Amino acid sequence: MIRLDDQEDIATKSLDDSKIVQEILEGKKDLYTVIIRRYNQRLFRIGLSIIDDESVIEEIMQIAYIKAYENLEKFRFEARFSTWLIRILVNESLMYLKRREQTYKRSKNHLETDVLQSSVEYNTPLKEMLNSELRTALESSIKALPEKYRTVFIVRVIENMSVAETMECLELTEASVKVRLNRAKIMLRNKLNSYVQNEEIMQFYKPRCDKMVDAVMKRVLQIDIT
DNA sequence: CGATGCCACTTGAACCCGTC
DNA sequence: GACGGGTTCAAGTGGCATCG
Repeated sequence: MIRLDDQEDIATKSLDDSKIVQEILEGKKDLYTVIIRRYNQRLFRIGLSIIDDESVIEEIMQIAYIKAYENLEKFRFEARFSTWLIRILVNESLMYLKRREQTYKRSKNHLETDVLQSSVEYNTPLKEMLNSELRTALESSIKALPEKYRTVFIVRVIENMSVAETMECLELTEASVKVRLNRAKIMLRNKLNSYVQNEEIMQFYKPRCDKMVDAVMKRVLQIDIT
């Protein structure tokens, strides 16, 4: 299976985000596919740290990409584009959780629904890929972390973003990022100490990446931002 | 090669807030 | 009010890059 990291061609790999954004704003809409391919993996992992439903994350990723595209001219090139994009994804994810919670509260049969949902075993391509015991253990351990800690852990450790970027993306203070990360590590330490740097977890593989690119670009080509 | 500064991490203490 | 969990702050430590 081809890793996402291998999917960007050599011609665009050297282009930094702001350059790409600049060119998109000048009319080269097709270049947005580079952005999508570049950040699918990262957004997917971060989304997965907030929402436990892969199909929902894909929808939210699409919304985030489209929103980012629609507001591309508002991007000020002050922060990194990735930070800005992740911030949109996090906001959309949190809004989704809020909506879901409200729906859940309104539902008379919420208990039954909950039992039903919690008993559903995901049987996705991703799941099938995560066939080693260690990967499964790592993924489930991370998923078992409280959401606040899981998100910080994914962003800082798995995505290798700086404390400053993490603060910005998640709207936290520096101290909170540090404390949450430390606590997340404590929680994971016993089982997973030697595997926290594993890059293979929660892969957003090529077929899904292609699907995401197609879905977003279909919309993007209809939107005029120039 | 040691001094220095920066960044990140760790830890403890104090405080806040929600729950029982 | 007690308790637990979360947040904030401050101080100390370690790793690393840079400079003289």
